Amino acid sequence: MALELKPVQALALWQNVVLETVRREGPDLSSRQLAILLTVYLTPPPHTVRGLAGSLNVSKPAITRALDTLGDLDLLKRKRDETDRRNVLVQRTVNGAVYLRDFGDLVAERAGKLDA
Amino acid sequence: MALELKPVQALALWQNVVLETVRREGPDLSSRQLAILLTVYLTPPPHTVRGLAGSLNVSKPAITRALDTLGDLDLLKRKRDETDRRNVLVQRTVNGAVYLRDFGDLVAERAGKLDA
DNA sequence: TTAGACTAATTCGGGGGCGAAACGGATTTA
DNA sequence: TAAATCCGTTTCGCCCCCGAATTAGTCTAA
Repeated sequence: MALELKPVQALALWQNVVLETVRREGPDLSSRQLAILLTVYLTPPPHTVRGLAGSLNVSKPAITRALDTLGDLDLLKRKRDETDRRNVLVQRTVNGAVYLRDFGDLVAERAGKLDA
Repeated sequence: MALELKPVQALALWQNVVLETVRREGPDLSSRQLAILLTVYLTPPPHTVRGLAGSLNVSKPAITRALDTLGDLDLLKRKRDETDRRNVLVQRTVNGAVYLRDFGDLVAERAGKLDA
């Protein structure tokens, strides 16, 4: 089953969702923060700072800062890798899972209401 | 024709697109800036600062600053309303139309490649 | 055991966004 | 015409993010 989504529908969907998330008062994540969050939840572990920096094509300090923010929001957490204590493993939280589930529901709902 | 998009597909699509836009070196728009851009291009004019502030539920200075940035990027332009010179009309640019067309194409392309 | 390699975090100077409040110009109302 | 209202912009102090360079901790190989 291929998913048919025309460019004009794609833009309308994006506008619906972005507008809704901007209107709501909430975390207000940057693109990078959202990219990290989605990657950690949708890609098989382990996730390290270096690995995320590479796959997002940004510097390591940028990842560290994003993890600070996402950690404060309780959307993600750090765990020291005990087998190699140089590494930090980025892990999911209950709060983060809820956040993304709600976000997925929002997108799906808006997609269903698009003019087709 | 209803558009069927399950929450898990929605998240995968979002990750694909956000990851791609983060990786690319480019404008790097914030959520608000993107919301303004999409609203101006997808919603019938006129668009004023006050109107945008209301529909995005943010302050007027935030709109002014976003218009400064989007104007520097040549994605949007301002025009004084000659019938009521207090108003500023926000208008499209060729560059902005190209930017959004490419973005729509990207989303549509990634949607077509989703596991379904 | 020790030198080198590798990890994440921190420091640094700089840039930009944030909302509340104040501002100047344009328009409407009294 | 004068006062009040409306509009977008600017100012202000604050906070967050940026990448390059450095630091501290950990592991590995000679």
